[in-house]
Amino acid sequence: LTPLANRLPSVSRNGRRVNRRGEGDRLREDLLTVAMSTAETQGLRRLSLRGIARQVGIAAPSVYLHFPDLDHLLAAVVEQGFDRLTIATNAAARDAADPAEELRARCRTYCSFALEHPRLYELMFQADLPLSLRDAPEQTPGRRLFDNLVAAVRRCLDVGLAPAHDDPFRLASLIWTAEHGLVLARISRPTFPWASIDALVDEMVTRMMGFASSGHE
Amino acid sequence: LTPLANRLPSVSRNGRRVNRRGEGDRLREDLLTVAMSTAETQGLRRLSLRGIARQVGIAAPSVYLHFPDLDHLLAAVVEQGFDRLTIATNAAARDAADPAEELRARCRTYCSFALEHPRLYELMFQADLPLSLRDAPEQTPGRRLFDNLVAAVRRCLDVGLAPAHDDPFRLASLIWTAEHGLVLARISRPTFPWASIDALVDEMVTRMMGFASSGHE
DNA sequence: TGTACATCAGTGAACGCGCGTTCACTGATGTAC
DNA sequence: TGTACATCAGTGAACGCGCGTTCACTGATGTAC
Repeated sequence: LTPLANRLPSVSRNGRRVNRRGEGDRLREDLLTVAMSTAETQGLRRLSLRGIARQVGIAAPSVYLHFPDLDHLLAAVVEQGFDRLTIATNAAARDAADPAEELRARCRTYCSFALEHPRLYELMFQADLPLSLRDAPEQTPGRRLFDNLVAAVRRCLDVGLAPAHDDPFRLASLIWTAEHGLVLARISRPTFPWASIDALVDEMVTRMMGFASSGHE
Repeated sequence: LTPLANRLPSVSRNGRRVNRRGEGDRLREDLLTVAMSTAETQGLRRLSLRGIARQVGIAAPSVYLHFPDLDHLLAAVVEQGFDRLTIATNAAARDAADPAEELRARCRTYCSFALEHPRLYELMFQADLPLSLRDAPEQTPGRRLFDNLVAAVRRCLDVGLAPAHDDPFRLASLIWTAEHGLVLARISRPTFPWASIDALVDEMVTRMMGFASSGHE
C-alpha cells in the first residue's frame, strides 16, 4: 500500500518472484528440478507435494497449476531420469572401438549412473507409483533404453563375437537384469564386501555373452 | 458387572481374548504373523503400526509391549522372511543329483520365493528401513543365505564343473545379484515380455559358471 | 481359608505432525474499445 | 490517452485423515502371609 511496495515486483516470502505473464511454465520446470534433486538426495519416502512446494517457495496448491496430482509429478521425474540415463549410455557407446567394448561401456555407464543417483534410480523402478504411466503398455519408461541394449547385443552377434544362434533380446534381458541387480544389491547392502563395480560388470557381460575372456585371467 | 459378564473371559471389540498370565508373548507372534501377511499383500507403503494393531484386534499402544518401535517390528519381519527363504532354498538343494543341479535348484527356488512374495521380498531389501539391524555389520540378514550360495558354487568348482581358478565368492556375488535383478525387474516391470523365469535362471547360472550348456542349444 | 499386594496384559484418550486436496480469492498485466 | 475487462500466476485458509508415540489407567490373576 506504500508507494515503495507498489514499485517492487510480487515476491513471496521465500524470495521467489511470481513469473511474468506467459512465463507460467517456468514454475513447472522449477518443480521438476526440485523434485528431481529431492528424489536424489532424500528418496521416495521423503518426496511430498508440500515438501517440494516448500522448497520451490510456492504455496502447495500452486503445484496443481502444472500437475493434476502428485503421481503425475513423480512420473515426470521418472521420465526425466530415464532420459538422462539414455543420454549418458548413448554418449558412452559412441567412443567405443568395437561392439564388445561398446556393450561393456554401455553397462558400465548404466551402473555408474545408478550408483551416483541411487535414490533416483530406485524411484525409477519403484513398482507401484507412476500410476499414470502404467496405462501405456509398450511405452514404459526405459523401454527405449532397453531397445538400445538389444541393438548393442545384436551388433556383437553380427560381427561374430558370440554364437550367432543366440537371441539378442533374450541376452539383453539377462544382461539388463544382471546389471539391475548388481546396482540394487549394492545400494541396499552397502556394507557387503563388494568387488569393484566396473570389474564386476565387465566380467558379467563377458560371461553372459560368452566373449573370449580378456581381462580376468 | 453382571454375573454373566464375570464368567466370560476378557474380550476386546475385535473378538480377541486377552492372553492369560504368562502367555503375553503370544501377542508378539500375532503381531509378526499379521505384519508378515500385510507386508506380503500390501507392501511397505501400507505397513503401519496402527494398521497392524487394528488387524490383530488390539489398541495401538499394545505394540510397544513387544517392540520398542515400528522399525524393530519391521526388522523382525525382514528376519523372518530371510529365515523362510533360507529354509526353502536349503530344502531344494537337498534333492539335487549333483552340485550343478543343486546350484540351479537353489537359484530357481530363490526366484520362486521372491516372485511368490514380491512385496515381502522388496521389504527384505528396502535400503533404509531396518534401522536397528544396520548396526550389525557382518550379521546382516541374508548373509547366511549368501554363504550357502558361496558353498554351493565352491562344490561345483571342486568337482571340476567350472574352471578351478575361479573365485567362489566372486562368482556367488555375480549369481546372487543377477538373480536379485531378475526378480526385481520382473516385479517392477510386469508388462515386459519376460521369458520363463526358470529357464532364464538356468541359463544365467550356466553362463555365469561356464557350465557346458545342456538345455538351450 | 481369607486378604492384601504385586504383577501381568493390556486400554483409552490425547499429543502434534505432515500430508493431499478443495475452495474461493487476489493482485498484476495485457487487451479491446 | 483512458478505462473497463479478461486473463494469468498464483495465494491462504481450511478440510479430514492416518500416523507414531506418550501417559496414566484398569481389570484379571497369581502369590505371600
